[in-house]
This record gives sequence, structure tokens and C-alpha cells, in this order.
Amino acid sequence: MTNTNEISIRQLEIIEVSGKILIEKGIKGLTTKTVASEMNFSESAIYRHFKSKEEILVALLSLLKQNMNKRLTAQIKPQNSATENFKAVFTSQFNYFKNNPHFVVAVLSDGLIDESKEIKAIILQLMQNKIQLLAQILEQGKQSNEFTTEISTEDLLPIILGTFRFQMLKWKLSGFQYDISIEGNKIIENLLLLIQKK
Amino acid sequence: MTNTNEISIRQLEIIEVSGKILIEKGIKGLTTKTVASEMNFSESAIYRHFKSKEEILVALLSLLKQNMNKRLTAQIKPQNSATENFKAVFTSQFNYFKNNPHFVVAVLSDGLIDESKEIKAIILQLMQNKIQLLAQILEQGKQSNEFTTEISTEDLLPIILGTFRFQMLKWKLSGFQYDISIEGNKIIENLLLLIQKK
DNA sequence: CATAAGTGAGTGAATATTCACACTACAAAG
DNA sequence: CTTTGTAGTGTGAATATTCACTCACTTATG
Repeated sequence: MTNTNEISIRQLEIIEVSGKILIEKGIKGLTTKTVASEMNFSESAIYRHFKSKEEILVALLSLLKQNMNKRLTAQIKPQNSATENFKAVFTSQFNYFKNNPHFVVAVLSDGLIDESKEIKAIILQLMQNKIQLLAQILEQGKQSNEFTTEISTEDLLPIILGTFRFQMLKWKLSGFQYDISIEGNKIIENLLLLIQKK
Repeated sequence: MTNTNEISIRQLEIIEVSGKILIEKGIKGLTTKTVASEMNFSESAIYRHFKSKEEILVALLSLLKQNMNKRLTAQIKPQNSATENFKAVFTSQFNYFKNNPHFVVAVLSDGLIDESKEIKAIILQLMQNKIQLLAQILEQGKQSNEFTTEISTEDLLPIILGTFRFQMLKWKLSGFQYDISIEGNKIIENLLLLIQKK
């Protein structure tokens, strides 16, 4: 707990374990006891690495926000078509969650939102970031005549984001039993079919 | 607490109060203390009407499942077009939630799902019911050549349901500040624009 | 040998639930 | 009409459990 911004190896372990518990047992299941037990050490040891339980959640979500922003921004290339950019962003998302299923909490974080003001703020930022990114691609697609101009970008966003979130919820409810990168890409193709200019 | 199936006035009051707390403060805020306080009586009095806290949640969701099924089924009329049926179902939904915002929990129930096996089961049934209803309308629309046949009904469902859920989430996050029946119908028009045959 | 990392025991607050008791309405019995 | 039994509804106090968190302490290591 030396530096506030840098995350130590142990902190990262705790964050990952917390995400895992969160996805498996929900907020109610995430206690100092369950985290400690999963880490194979005592409850008090947690406080060597985090000031409070809330800080773990904040770190988890902040880390994700950072990762996701960096990762998704890198997918968008002006020289590529909007369709390609659209696909690249979602493919990256699905691949990421396929490899880090316990971080799906960040998408399905409705439950977390009532935890604290700070947590709510980060979650809203996370959503906002994704909205901005997506809006950019949609605008590009409209200008390049790839996407329909019948529906405003603002109105298109909730359709796309909602579909994505629902897909993730389905995956979680299935117990992560199928390959989300395959199923996810199918849905993306369908979404594209709908929003592409006929 | 005489009959298990019939809901007494007091039980209904407790259910409504619980929904209100749930929406305002989340699962964590729903305690015997807060329910009792909102009901203006003691914690122990709750147990005159419900065996346990879980039973309140179960009753809340069961009631909703019942209401929603009856209400939505009544909206579908074979003599109407699929487009009309589609609109009728969602208009009914938005109107219902406009008047009963504290029942939005049932739509955004990701957090509730980890509470218990029984609660999870009811929520899944709720979703399943809506999926079936919607699938019926979509099939009708395909046969009558109103809706696109490019995308299978199965693949269309998550897009529509996801959009609906996201809209409800946005509404909740805004603190129910705008008129969901107006905003909701707008989104429905857009969805129809997308899935209608060109 | 100083600092980071871990431990077991303990703490107070919160939580769901129980229990003995009190009040009320009302129907049956006298 | 009055008495009385009973079912329903409420209460405050007490309960065990769980929770996040603290503290004095050991241990290990660079």
C-alpha cells in the first residue's frame, strides 16, 4: 500500500479474486472473509493492501476503465471503414471478457451502483466512455454512407449498448458455458445488418 | 399470513414499500429495519405477514410475473398487425412502469439474481415469459411480411429485449426524472424502423 | 535493523429472526 | 346483552450471527 496509483502484484491478485467472487456470488458474497479465504490468508492481511473494502471495488473498476479505454481506442483506425471499426471494437470486447470472465461485473454492474457514490461515478464514466467511442464510429459510418441515417446516433446507441449488455447477461446466466467471442460476433453481424444502409 | 396464495392488504403494502426501497437504495438498503421504518411499525411486525425477508422478494417478483403476463397477453390481438401488437406490448410496459417505478427492479434484477435460488428462478421465468410473447409477435410479423426475415427471431430477441432493459436502466439512473412512456415509445419506433421490411 | 507482510484475537455495529406479552375485533355461548 | 374464547396484529427486548475493521504481535528479507 505504498503508492496510491501503482497497483502491486498482491493488490492485483486481490482485485482478480474479488471479481471472481463478485461474478460467482454477487455483491452479497463479496466479504472480507471470502476474499481472504480465496487468497489463502487472513482477513486482516487484506488491510495491508487496501484501506477498505470499498477501495478494492474502486480499484477494480478503475483498472477496468483504464484497460478498456486504452484497448478500445486502439481498435479504432481512421483508415478503416466504420463497419470494420465497429467489428474491431466488439471483437476486442468479447475476446477480453472471454479471457477475463470475472470482469464482466463491470458490464453488469447495476448491483454495484448502489454501493457508494464513488463507485457509481466510476461506473457511469465507464458507460460514458463506451458511448463516446461508439458514437464516433456511428458518425463515421453515417458520413461514409455505410450506416442508416434514418435513426439519430443518439437513438442508435442504446440499441447497440443494450444488445451488448444483454448478451453479456445471457452469458453470465449460462455460467459462461459457451464461447462468447463466437456468439458475440454473431450478434454483432446481426446488428450491422440492421444498421447498414440498404 | 393465513393463505399462501392470496395477498393481504398489509402484505401488498410491504411489497410496495420494499420495491420502493429497493429502487432507491438497492438490495443493501433493503433491511427489516428500513422496511419496518417505512411501514411505520416495528421490525417484528413484518414477521406477522411474511415468514422471512426472502419471502417478501419472492412475493414481489411473483406478483409482478403474474401482472405482467396477464397484462401483456391481453395486448396481443390476432386481428391486429404485428407492428400494432409490438407497439401495444411495449406501450403497456412503459405505462405500467411509469405508474409503478419501484417495480423496475424486476427488469434490472441482475442484483437480485444472486440472492437465492428461488428468486433467480422467478426472474428467469419472468424473462422467459417475455421472450415467448415477443417471439410470437416477431413470427407473426415475419409471416405477414412486416418484419425483416434476414435475421432469425432468436437473434432478434436479444436486440429488442436488451434495448428495452437498457432504456429502463437509463431511466433509473436519471432518477426517473423524465417520462418513460414518451422516451420509451420513441425507442420502440426506432426499433420498428430497423426490423421492418424495407 | 527497518520496513513490508502476515496472524489471531477482539470489537462494535448491523442484521434477520424469535419470543413473551398486549391489544383489538368479533363470533359463539351463556 | 354480556361474557368469553380466539385469531390477527402489534410491541420491545433479546438472540445469534455476520460484517468490516483494528491492534498488538511475529516473521522475513533486502
